[in-house]
Amino acid sequence: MHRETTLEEVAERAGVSRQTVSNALNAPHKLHERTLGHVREVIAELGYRPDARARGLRTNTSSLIGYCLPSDDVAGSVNAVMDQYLHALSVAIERTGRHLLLFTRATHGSELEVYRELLAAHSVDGFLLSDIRTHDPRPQWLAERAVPFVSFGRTGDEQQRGPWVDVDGAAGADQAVRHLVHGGHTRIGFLGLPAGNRVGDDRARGWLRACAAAGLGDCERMLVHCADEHHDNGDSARRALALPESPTALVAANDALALGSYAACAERGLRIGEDIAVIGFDDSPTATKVHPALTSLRQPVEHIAQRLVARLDSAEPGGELYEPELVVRASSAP
Amino acid sequence: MHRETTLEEVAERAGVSRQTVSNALNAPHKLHERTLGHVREVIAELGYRPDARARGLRTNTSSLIGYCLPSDDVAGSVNAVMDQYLHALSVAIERTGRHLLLFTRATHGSELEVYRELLAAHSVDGFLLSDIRTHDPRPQWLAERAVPFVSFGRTGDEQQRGPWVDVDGAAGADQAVRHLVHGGHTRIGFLGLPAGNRVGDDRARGWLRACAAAGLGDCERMLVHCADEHHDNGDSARRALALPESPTALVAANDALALGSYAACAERGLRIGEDIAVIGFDDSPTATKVHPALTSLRQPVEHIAQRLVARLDSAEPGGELYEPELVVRASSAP
DNA sequence: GACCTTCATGTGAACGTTCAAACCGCCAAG
DNA sequence: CTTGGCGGTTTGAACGTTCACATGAAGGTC
Repeated sequence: MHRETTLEEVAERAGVSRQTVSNALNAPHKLHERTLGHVREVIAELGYRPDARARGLRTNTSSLIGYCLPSDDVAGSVNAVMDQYLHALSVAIERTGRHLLLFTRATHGSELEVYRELLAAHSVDGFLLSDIRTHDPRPQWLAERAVPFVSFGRTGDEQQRGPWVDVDGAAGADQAVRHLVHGGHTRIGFLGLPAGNRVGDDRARGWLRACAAAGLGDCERMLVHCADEHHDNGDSARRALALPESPTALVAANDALALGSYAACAERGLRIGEDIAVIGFDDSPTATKVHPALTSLRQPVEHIAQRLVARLDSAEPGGELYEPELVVRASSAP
Repeated sequence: MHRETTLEEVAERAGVSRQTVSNALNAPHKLHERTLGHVREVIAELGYRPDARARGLRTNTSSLIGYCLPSDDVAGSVNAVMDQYLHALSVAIERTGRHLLLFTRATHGSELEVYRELLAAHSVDGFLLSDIRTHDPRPQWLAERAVPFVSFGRTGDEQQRGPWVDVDGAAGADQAVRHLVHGGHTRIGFLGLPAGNRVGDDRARGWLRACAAAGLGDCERMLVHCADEHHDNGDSARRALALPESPTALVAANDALALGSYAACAERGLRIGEDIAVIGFDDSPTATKVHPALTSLRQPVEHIAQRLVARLDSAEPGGELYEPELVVRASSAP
């Protein structure tokens, strides 16, 4: 790795002082137009970029935002579209001249210890929290230390600390139910995540609310919680289909559970999109690949990423909630 | 963001000099056991961590490795299992005391410009390249500048610059074919990526080789290239099934194409796992969720991540090739 | 006892940048 | 002719660390 150009060298070459070059970069209005133009030329000519470490040391910043990758076994609202989400996030952060620094959950010790270490080392300026759990301690902990951060998701606490952005899962499920009711369905089941999961509970709430609003009677019996989200493979759908008042439509808390119902339906000889309707959640890439294509609720991933970054910088507490969009495909046909 | 502890403060508190504390961290053998123990106590007590920027400035490092996120529309061998891969990579890098810095492809200008800027700013120590394309210019460019890097994938060039690790796609497809031949199949089609795609071509090559080795005659006619990987939705499978010598088994260049064949088969009244066998590639999370579950080739993601980091640091050119593992499920039953 | 060696610790400088303050020339006001 | 102010530029110091070297004590050899 060979030596790189420094600010001093640029200054010498341009026949000005260090500080003038520094100002050309950070406070161009302070320079005479003539000088500015000349300095910029030299900068371009030498391909100069200020050393991020030196600048960070002096200004006490790092231009890095920490992002904790979810372990494979954790399931949040983003997992299915993680790559899209991460890409959108990275683009949004780069627009502000910063980058994402990835890290993972510690395998031992406190979850917060990693956050502490990154802050103590000044490796990051702040954090972007995802996969927020019920009563997640991180927002509180960070807010107490006045660390800039923003949460994607809600803790469910009355007064959530710090800014947040979330997808209105209830509104999404509500949309799905209304679509089904419009299609003539009256027995609509719900495949939920294990109780206590904020995302799952939120979506279930919307389903229940919409069913009640549509006057579908006692729907609560049609709620099935999966035992293990990752190894369900249709088990919850099987239980739902075996209910006394067999549902003619299923809304699932995510696409994986919805796909599970494909197997369960096949076993009972039910044709999806004809004998029974299925609607998923998250609009994962597979939704279009399966047969019949899966109707699902698409999260406005890019917009959320933009809003997250905006709120990270504004730092005002409080949140924003965005509705997912129902993407109708063949699986919800009848 | 409040003031953090500095090395100087630790030194004062421990009653030693700066350098002694520095040595306690970087060269513990230089200290008397008694002193070392004491200094470490104070460090733990104050929760001290050396400032990453100051250290980096002095040692001319950043402890950051750049990783370019693939745009959603690019399809490499990892896309389907991107989250697993990224997590494994991050864990492996963290074991060496570094972190991943994410960035994205520039929307304008040269692809390499972003790499240049990150290097000029000393934002990263090196790069981890993924989604290597045929004749990808990056290995060459980085090697010329003596920048540490490692590639996940091959450029296909005779003498690929720098270290690399890859999955032996040909061997994987070979395994799939042998499995099918063992099951009695003689007409085995291949759903390929657009010609020119290294990953796709590699996998197709293995399929062809294995068919020839099994004496299945003129197989080449049973190769179908999809036009657009992301919007294929069964088109290539439809073409394959419409071939004069209709295949009794399909091997796909990735799981998405394999899933497409589910729709195509259903349209023809073919039951997968009974009338026709299907094998995918990458073992994406959906493989277990669809019905029937998809037989697929699993990449040794974690091992690859470990080897990538190891070769990044050893910097010896040349490569390592790992075989994927055939995970047999219901779709390849007959 | 003079000298060299070894080991443990301390001191000044440097990495490349930005901050705070000083400087300089110029013009307007008194 | 002095004074004050202002836009534009330069200078010294500082951010927190590690490097290279200096120092000093203890021990061994002649």
